[in-house]
Amino acid sequence: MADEVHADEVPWLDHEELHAWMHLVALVEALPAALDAQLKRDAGINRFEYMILVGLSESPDRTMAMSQLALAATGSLSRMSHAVSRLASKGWVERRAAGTGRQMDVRLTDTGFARLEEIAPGHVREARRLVVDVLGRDDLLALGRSARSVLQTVSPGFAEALEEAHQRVAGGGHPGA
Amino acid sequence: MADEVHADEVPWLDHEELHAWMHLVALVEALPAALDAQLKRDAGINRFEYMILVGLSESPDRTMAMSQLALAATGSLSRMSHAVSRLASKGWVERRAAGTGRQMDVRLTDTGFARLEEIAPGHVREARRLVVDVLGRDDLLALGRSARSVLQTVSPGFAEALEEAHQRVAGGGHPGA
DNA sequence: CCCTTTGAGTTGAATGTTCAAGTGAATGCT
DNA sequence: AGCATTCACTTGAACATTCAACTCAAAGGG
Repeated sequence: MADEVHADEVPWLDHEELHAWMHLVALVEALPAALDAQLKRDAGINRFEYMILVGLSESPDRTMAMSQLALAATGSLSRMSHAVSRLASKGWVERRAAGTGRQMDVRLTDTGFARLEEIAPGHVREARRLVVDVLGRDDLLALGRSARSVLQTVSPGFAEALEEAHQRVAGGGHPGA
Repeated sequence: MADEVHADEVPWLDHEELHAWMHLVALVEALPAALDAQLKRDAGINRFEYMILVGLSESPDRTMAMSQLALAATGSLSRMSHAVSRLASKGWVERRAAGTGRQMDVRLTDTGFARLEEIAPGHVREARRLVVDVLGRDDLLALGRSARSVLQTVSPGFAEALEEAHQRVAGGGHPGA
């Protein structure tokens, strides 16, 4: 007992660390909001729906099973189901029963593909305007490395999925998110 | 016309930039979710409500006007109003009509203050576990600087509010996050 | 065979956020 | 004094996300 570590004593952050932390927290709050706002404004969708479209567009046949897609866009099946319903009601994707069991394939329609091609440049431009061009290449890559480290702790599954996707493409393709 | 810049041609990101970007996007998606999850689980509140409590606790008299608080926690007045209603129904804060006009003061109750003191260490611990201890001091500060740059473009008002808060405290205090 | 389990999705209610509209006090104009 | 505006906030509906419950098909076990 006596030499047990006081696990509930948490060392506070010093002044500079706190300052950095607050900026980070502000960023993770504001950046997604800004990206969502651009997509909403210009395309009427949110980031999650955009990632669904991108995921499908990169996939052979522009088709993926719900569960694969949920993995790729890292959302729950439920969230995916709701989102696909929204996109389907716009005619951008369609559901089709697939081979076995209860499995469903989602396919990006021609309309959906055409819309994505219109949408993507604006989103990349926004990514450049808000982040890439502000930081410059070196700082961006450094930021990426830090993000990767943190992500491995925060959400190992997410991090792994990202590495895999990275291995798979290696070449060009669509703007991954 | 002939020498007009093609404003709609967007240079794509190269392979490494894209990789960094995807990690950043993943981070800004996953980190807020993780912080929210910890607060929800251990305290039944979200980050925004936590920031309200922290803001009030740092303020003289543990009291702030709605609009000041909205500025400090960077949310809309509407969001603030809803959130304060939730916190008030738990008895953690109370509304009181203030001097002029329609202005309302929000005060952190003793119960609320006591709860915050219970909650804060766990949240700081989580911040350390997920970010601070993972990166180490140097990388954290670098990340903070990058976050600051980006934030200035993404949300100048937010960035400014943060600098001001930073000037004001200079000393110790509660975990501003 | 029947029964249980697992896998893959869907559905609906609860929660939080936003957006548009409303409320009421103070202030400015004339 | 009378009226319009602005400020500071509240309210309620719409929307997205989560969570728990449900559906249905296929496998496995005995």
